[in-house]
Amino acid sequence: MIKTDPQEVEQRLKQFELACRQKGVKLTHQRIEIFREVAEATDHPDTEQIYQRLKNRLPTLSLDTVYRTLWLLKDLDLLVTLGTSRERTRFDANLKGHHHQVCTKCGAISDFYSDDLDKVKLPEPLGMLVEIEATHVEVRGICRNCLKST
Amino acid sequence: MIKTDPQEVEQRLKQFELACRQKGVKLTHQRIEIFREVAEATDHPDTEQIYQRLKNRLPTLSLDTVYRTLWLLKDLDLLVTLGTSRERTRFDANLKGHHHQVCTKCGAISDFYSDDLDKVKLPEPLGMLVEIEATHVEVRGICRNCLKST
DNA sequence: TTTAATGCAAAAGATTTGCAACATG
DNA sequence: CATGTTGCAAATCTTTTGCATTAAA
Repeated sequence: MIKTDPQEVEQRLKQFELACRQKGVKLTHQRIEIFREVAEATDHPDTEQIYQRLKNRLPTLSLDTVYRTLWLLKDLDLLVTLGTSRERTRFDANLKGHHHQVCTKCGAISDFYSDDLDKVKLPEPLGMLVEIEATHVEVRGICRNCLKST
Repeated sequence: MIKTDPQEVEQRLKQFELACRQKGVKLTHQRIEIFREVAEATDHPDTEQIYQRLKNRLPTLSLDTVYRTLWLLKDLDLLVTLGTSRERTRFDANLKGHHHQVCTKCGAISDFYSDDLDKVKLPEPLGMLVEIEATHVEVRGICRNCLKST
């Protein structure tokens, strides 16, 4: 399992602690560990997976705390969610503008960056939207592993 | 509620009936009505909404048939799903390559098209993916209605 | 010490399944 | 007619909630 670069994780944790203090949200042991787990992950885990990965370290942790914490962190803009249709919601602590590549076979999701994409102008009369917050591209396809195993 | 252009709906229905016959899937009254409902909708409804909209026309319809049918149609590539994180899965019968604009306040989703976007080259070493199937852009922002009501 | 957060267990919600009755090809 | 599909009810799975206990500021 590939993990986020440790320096990057530390940075994210710093930002997280700062944000919590600023907003008067208590820095509990559980919150720190849950955030760290998401920050270290590169595979965009869902609630259950995060819970499973933490159980060794925090044996008394309960699943509902993981749920509550993840959505709290999302509300604080410290995490981003990916809706993946039939699957459960998945979480990402990467706050730099980025895009996703998704394997339609195995469901793996990985981040990527593209200056070219970021530079594209949207058609002016977009329609419904007035204030644009973010543009996110999802590229779907088959990943190396899944192609091999067919 | 804005509906899909009737001609377009008819086209989609034709294609749907053809596909069902080709794949040996029976064309039941329920399946036709469920597909029509999605084909007419422009708001990307979820299972429950589709069920509610059909109840008048089909009083004995059951929710589980709607579930079963929608996922069947998706497996037959006659519908596309949108995963929208905390919400339920939503369905779209628009099979032309298109993109989505999402209001982060009210959750409204509407289709849009962009030649410019479709022309952008992805960075060559995308990473994980080998065979690319589709590229989909999601633009998030605030819609006209929600901006007014703040 | 005050207030918010956790863990537990129970509740609520959403989705799926087994099976007899029914409709389609 | 044979087979696949539906509706119902029950089962399952996921997520949320109430509340007493515990921990953070």
